[in-house]
Amino acid sequence: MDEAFSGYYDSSSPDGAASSAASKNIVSERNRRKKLNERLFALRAVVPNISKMDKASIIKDAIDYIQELHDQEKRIQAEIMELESGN
Amino acid sequence: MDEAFSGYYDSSSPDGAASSAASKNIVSERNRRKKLNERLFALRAVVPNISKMDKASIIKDAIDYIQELHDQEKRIQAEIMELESGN
DNA sequence: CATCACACGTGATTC
DNA sequence: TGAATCACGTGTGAT
Repeated sequence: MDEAFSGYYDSSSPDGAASSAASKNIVSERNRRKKLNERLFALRAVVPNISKMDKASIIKDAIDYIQELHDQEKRIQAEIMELESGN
Repeated sequence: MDEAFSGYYDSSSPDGAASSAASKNIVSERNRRKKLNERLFALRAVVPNISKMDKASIIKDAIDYIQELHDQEKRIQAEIMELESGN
């Protein structure tokens, strides 16, 4: 990385083809972002108590929620055990 | 919003104070991103079967997992009901 | 060679 | 006024 000097030229079709290689990337990138946002949105949908709308918080709430679920599952499992075996 | 014209000027001390308003933002942004990534990382940590490492997939897997947990909880709840009331 | 996924800096917007 | 959050286009490394 970081070549001292590189006499690069972009190449890309020398003649016409003004459509530039770049704008391809732009679109892809836009898509990636959209997808990511949708996912984030979906995540927000399955998590009950969202505190704030910002991305970081959404993920955080999701994490908390998962851990909560884990906890509950454990508790419930224990309860079953008791009911089953105990009597 | 969207004023036709706003003759705004960044101003910031006309004379010295070259410290540019911008570089403040750069740092903030860097932080935001870092935080977000850490969150994403943490999310990856609590979700068991990650298919791919890319951000979108991570979130997706998390969503799937949550739904799975929901399902299980329901099933287990039902089981308890049965054990309890049944007799 | 192209394609994907990423981090970056930047301008806009909002509180 | 300043801080925080976002979406964007771009350059880059990996596949």
